[in-house]
Amino acid sequence: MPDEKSIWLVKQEPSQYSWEKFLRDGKTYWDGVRNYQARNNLRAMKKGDMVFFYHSVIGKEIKGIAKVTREAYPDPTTDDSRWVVVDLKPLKTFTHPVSLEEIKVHKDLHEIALVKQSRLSVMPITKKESRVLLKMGKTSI
DNA sequence: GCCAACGTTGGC
DNA sequence: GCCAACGTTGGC
Repeated sequence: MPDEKSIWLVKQEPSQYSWEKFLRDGKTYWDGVRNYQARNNLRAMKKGDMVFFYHSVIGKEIKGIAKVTREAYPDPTTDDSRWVVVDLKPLKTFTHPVSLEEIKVHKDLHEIALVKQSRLSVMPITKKESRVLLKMGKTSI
């Protein structure tokens, strides 16, 4: 199946690693995930998958979209073999960052994992949700 | 294997 | 700064 692309959302506090820094870096490896469910989602990412980038705590908004450039490999920041990272590169900055507030009131986003599972840092996004988010972000890919 | 205690995340 | 939600740990 060549066209089995999945869509994801990752969360990060901008004080830890911001979208702006990500843009300056041009690429990054997504480290620091220490939760099994999030880790399993990282492992399921395929090269070329789209990844929404959300700023938690400060801003609380989706800043843009990234793309998976390398699939899961062992986290270089730890010796613990349980944890993995993926490589991401920025794809598009949202023309209009989409706030958590906007997401919560949108009728097609009531089931989004971002709201339902607020503590999960890596989560799948449905096709429908991604279409809505891109529209809200006034961005096309 | 259960569950209380504790730690962490993240919205408010 | 508070606290709800949830994950982890450790005693039994």
